[in-house]
Amino acid sequence: MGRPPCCDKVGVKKGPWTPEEDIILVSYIQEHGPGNWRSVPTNTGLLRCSKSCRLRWTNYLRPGIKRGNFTDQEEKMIIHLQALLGNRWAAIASYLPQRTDNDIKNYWNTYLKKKLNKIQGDSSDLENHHRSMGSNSSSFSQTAMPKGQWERRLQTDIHMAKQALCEALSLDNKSINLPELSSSTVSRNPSSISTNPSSLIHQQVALPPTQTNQSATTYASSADNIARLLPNWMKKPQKSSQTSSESISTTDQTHNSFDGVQFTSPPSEGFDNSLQFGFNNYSNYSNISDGSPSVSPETSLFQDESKPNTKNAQFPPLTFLEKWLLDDATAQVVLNMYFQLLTYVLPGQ
DNA sequence: AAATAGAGCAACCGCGGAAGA
DNA sequence: ATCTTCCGCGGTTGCTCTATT
Repeated sequence: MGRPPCCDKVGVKKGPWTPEEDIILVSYIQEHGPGNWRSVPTNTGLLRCSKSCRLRWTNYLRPGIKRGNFTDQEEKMIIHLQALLGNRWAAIASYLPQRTDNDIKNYWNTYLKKKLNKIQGDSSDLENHHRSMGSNSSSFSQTAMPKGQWERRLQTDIHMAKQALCEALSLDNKSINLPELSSSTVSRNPSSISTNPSSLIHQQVALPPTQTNQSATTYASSADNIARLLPNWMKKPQKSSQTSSESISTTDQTHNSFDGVQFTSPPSEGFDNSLQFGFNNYSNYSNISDGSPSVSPETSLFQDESKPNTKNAQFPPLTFLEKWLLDDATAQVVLNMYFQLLTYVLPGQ
């Protein structure tokens, strides 16, 4: 009956992770893949709770995490999405594939919330702020607006989103066959969107973060530190793939590999730069490559964990759409609509 | 130079839904 | 059908670093 206990609390270590623990954890996940967290402490000998292992992996050790300052675009998206989704950081993080929910949450709590409160103080109330940002369909308007009016507004938003998207994609409306969208579903349950928008983006593996404002004496985390500590992990550097001037700038560039999983510059194939959603810190991004056309188990492992295969998808010109969507005059709902529509437009999604 | 306050961030805690037995 | 555990999420804490006095 039931499953075995998660982890006995006796002898469970707490507090900051050490580089040695990180190495053990990453090595194990490399071999077995993420998941089945319950077995991780047992199999690795780590004196950590399974939850702690999972948290460590998802927030810091997992490939593809971007660290460092948030860009204006990211900040804008967070503000919009927070207004739309509330404090559902995991959902918000799904729109910012390189950011963890914890990072976004911290950023919001330590910076953005204060910033908005300050703005709010300047104006009479937060609604005025949102109106000043052109967010006519914000949650504030939503609550103030009568239900019928709000839903009609949504219908209009949906229609506008469809039109704009079709124009952007140069597609005929008839060929898209968009299913009817329930405005009530969209407006009241934005998380019901089945397709994670981050899945639209090819798997990117961020370089291990560099210590930004942290003291060098602090072991903040990351594979970067692991890489420094564990030269045995490192295979031959991949230089040939560094074709872009935007190649990795860190001094550890030639050491960015995990036992066959090498961190290189972003691929050009099937990856439109515009898909970065305006993340301009491009040099911090890289892609997993095993140096061969095929996908290594390790590579597929990380890909599978992160995003489904989208190689065959024909991506729309997101730069245009992004600007349109992130325009302050554009309702946040339309942003949501856009991602939802993409799930119908893009093949294989 | 020392003390204090504030900011930033990593990690823990508790809860709820999902799923296995 | 029920119990138990796993997993993921959001809120919160507490440590470290930096800036200010």
